[in-house]
Formats: sequence, C-alpha cells, structure tokens
Amino acid sequence: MALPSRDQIAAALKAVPLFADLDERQIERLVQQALPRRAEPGVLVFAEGDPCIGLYVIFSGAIKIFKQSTQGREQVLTVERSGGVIAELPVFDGGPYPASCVPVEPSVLLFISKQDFRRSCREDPELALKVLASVGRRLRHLVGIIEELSFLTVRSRLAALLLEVVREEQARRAPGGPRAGSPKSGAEIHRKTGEPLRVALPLTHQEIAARIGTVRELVSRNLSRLQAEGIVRLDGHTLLIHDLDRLEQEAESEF
Amino acid sequence: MALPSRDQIAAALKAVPLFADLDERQIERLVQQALPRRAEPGVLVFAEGDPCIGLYVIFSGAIKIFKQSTQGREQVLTVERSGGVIAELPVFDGGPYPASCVPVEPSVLLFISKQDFRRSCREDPELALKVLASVGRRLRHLVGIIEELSFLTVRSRLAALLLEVVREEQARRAPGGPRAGSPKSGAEIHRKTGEPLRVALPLTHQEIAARIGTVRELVSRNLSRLQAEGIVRLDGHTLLIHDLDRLEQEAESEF
DNA sequence: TTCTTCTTGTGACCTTTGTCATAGGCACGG
DNA sequence: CCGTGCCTATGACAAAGGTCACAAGAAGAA
Repeated sequence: MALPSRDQIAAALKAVPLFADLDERQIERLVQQALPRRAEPGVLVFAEGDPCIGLYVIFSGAIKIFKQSTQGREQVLTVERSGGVIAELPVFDGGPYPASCVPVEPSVLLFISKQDFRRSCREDPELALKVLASVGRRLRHLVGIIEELSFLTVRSRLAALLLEVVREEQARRAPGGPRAGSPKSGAEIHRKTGEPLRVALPLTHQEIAARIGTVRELVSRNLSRLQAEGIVRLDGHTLLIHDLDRLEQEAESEF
Repeated sequence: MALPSRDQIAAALKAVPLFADLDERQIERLVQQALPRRAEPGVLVFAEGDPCIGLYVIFSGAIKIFKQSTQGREQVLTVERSGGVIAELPVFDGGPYPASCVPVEPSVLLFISKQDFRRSCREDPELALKVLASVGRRLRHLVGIIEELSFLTVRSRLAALLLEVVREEQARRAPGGPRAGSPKSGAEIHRKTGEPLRVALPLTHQEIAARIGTVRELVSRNLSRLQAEGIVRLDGHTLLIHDLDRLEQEAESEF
C-alpha cells in the first residue's frame, strides 16, 4: 500500500478523537509535522528503554504495546487501532519509552516529533487538555489490568477478554453507538432468543495468553473448560457465546 | 494540629514539584483556590467510583491510593507524601475516581476544585505540560506494577519492595540527592564494609501484602525465608540488610 | 498435493499461591 | 497486673498456575 497523501493525512487526523474539534489551521499544522511511515508486524517500532523521540498516530492497521520479561514472557498493555495514538505520554516526561511497540497488522503510522508536539501543546492549551483526557483513559485501562492481575484468576481474565472482544466487535459493527430506533444489539438479541452470539476471535492462544498475563497452555485448558461447561463454543476462529450471563459472571469471580 | 495559614499554604505549594517555577501570581492564585482540610487514617478521602470533584495536594502526612476486591483483598497503587499530588488525572477525563484514597498517617490536604484547576491549566500551558510530565511518571509506575505482577513471584516482589523502602529512606536522609564530595550513601558503605544496612520498616505484613498483591501469610513466610537465608534480618520494625547484592538479585528473579 | 511450520490439546508433574486453624507475642488501657 | 486486640509464625492442606513433552490439526508455501 502506498503512503497516504497530504489530504488523506489531514482527513485521518481530523478523525482522531485526540484532535477532534481542532480548527483548520491547527490541523494544517499537524499535517505538516506528521511524517507517514509504514510498519510491519514483527518489526519493532520502538523498544522499551529507547529514548522517546516522538509519538505516533495510527493511520491504519493495529499496534500492540507490550512488556517482555527476560524469560520471554510477554504482557500486552494495549492494542490500538486506526485513530489511536501511541506514546503521547513519554513525550512529556522526558523519560524513555516505557514499553515496546510492534504492529500486529501491516500498518501506516504518522510520526510527530516530540519537539513539534510539545510546541503545539504549549501554544494551544486546549490540545494539552485533550492529551490529558486521553492519558486519563489510558491510566484507567492500566489500573484495570492491575486489578485483574491482582484479583482475578486466569479463568476470569480469559472470560473478561472474550467479553471485551465481543464488545469491540459490536462497537465496530455499530459505529457511532446504538441510537433510538436502531436494531437491537447482539447482546440483547442473544439474551432474548437464546441464539448464540457470534464473533470473530482472530487471536492465537499465545496472543491471548500475552494479553491476560499467562501461558498458552492455560488458555487452551481454560477455553476447553468453558466449552465443556457450555458457556462458549469455538469453531475455528469464530467464537460462539452460548451463555453470556454466565460468561459475565465468570469474568468477575475472584480468587 | 491546626490547619495551615495562607503563608504556609503558599510555601507548601511552591515546594510541590508540580508547581515548581510557577511565578508569584500563579502561586497566589492557587493559594486562593486551595482549600485546606484534615484527613485521618481509616477515613476515606474519596472512594473508587465517586465523581471526581477535584484534586488534592498533600500538605503533610501520607496518602494511600488503592483498589479493593469484593473478597476484601487490597492492591495499593501508590503511597504519596508531602508535596505529592493526588487525582490530578481524573480531573481531566471527566470520569470518576479510578481508585480509593485514604491517609496512612494523620494528614493535611489542600483541595483544588476541578473547575479551578482546569481553568488554570487552560490559561497557563506550562502548567498543563507539568501535569503531563507528572502523569507520565505515574503511568510508568503503574506499568512497573503490571510488570511485577505479571512476571515476578511473591518472593521477588517482596525483595523489590524492601529495596524500594531502602531507597526511599536514603532519599529522605540525603534530600536534594547526593552530590560530589558528600559522604558515601548507605548502600555504598554497606557494599564496602559488610556492615548491615539499617532502615525502618514501618509496615505491617498486611500492608506489605497489599502493596505487592498477595496475602499476609505469604509475606510472613517469605520474610522468614529471606532471614533464614541470611539476606535480611528483622528486628522489630527495623530491617537489616545483610546482603544487598543477593536481595537485588532476588528482586529480579522471574517465575 | 506434500512438506513444513505454526498452532492446539492434553497428560504428568512440580511449584507457587492461597486458605484455614492455631498459638504465641506485644502493646496499650484500665 | 491482666485483659483485649492486633500482629506474627507456622503447619497442614487445597487449588491454581506453570513446565515439559508429545501428538495431532490446520494453514501456507512449494
């Protein structure tokens, strides 16, 4: 895929929540600062500990932020998709990148240098406040991970991940959020009809393990167990949810 | 203890890293916005899920931020002391407080309302950038907790906590950081002389457990083990480090 | 198709973590 | 001095998590 044109970059930046309702001039300026580049799965965009030279807006694709242990275990902190922003935080505290970053799909990123972005924030306090709001969400997410690791079993975390996948998939199917008069959400249909809820699960056990902080084998075993109990069913990479209520219950059961 | 006077508040705010090198007028304004209040151990300042009405600067004392599981387990996210700032983040993203907050010592807090602080940041981009930098540190700390929970055993996390306590204690003894010509740090003395390093450990096993994400009994057992191995020694609430190298090694040994 | 590589399922086994119960220590107020 | 609480230590046990090994499937590339 070719790199995006100026116009495409402008359109993409306008669609980024972080830059929503900036005016034309401000967007124009970001466009001039943004440097498009391709990034391929398996090739690090940056590694934990690298000095932070700037941030990245995801033009297309999907990017994983993760920590790696010396024993080769991996803990995913977040996966961001088009419109997401990566590393907007280390830009401000002077430290190195706190985690590593690699695409999980072929992606196109827009790089904005630390200096440029800081200058923009200094000149436009509204932008700084937006960044703060965005970072707030990020922090909530991290606190959520801590809570899960600290309080929940592998089984619960797995259930929680499946639910998250379901929610994301539904959000993607109903962009802009469901509104009055729109057809019922999958979950609602499911609850009423008893029809299994059907979503794609485009993750290997290894990847799931890295997200919930455990190992492949435990994912495999626990998925089997959830199937044996009739809560879900796996057909290739399609996930069928037979009992959403129980799955939600499992996702909260603590140690 | 009486609540602080205006002058004391001004002095305290100037000493807060977050407000360092604001000019007189800006400090003056914060002073006018700041509302001093007392907070006692065991009495929640705010609870997870409460709507965020503002942030707190710690005038004196110490404050714990934590999550609680329904089973009564607790995970401490951070303990902040004089000069620290609490909840500067949820002020910006509109959400509720993501965790609960309670003093661990009798404390005096300065409350600044969400509206006031947002206004200040809007009018002074430098302040906003400071907040971003501060939040960056916070995020690093959270990522560190995730890493520990995900990769390290209880034993390692315990060792890491002891080291952290040592570092903090030494930082408190040598404020402003060690400079050329200053006497050797405790750790250096220790390494050279074989003299045990001596620090106060003013925490119960229960509190340690809440910090490293486990239960009382495991803290007790693992401390015993570290003692049996001659790495540390506990004399009441005094911790003697006999073998700093080994302790550091333990703090990194993964699953 | 066939071969190779990546992925998955599972048994056997060990380690770590967590629970429960019990007993002793220490501190503080009466 | 003696309770009454809280804190600590520890054994016995249960359960969850993790490792290793190996077989079988699935998915691509040749």
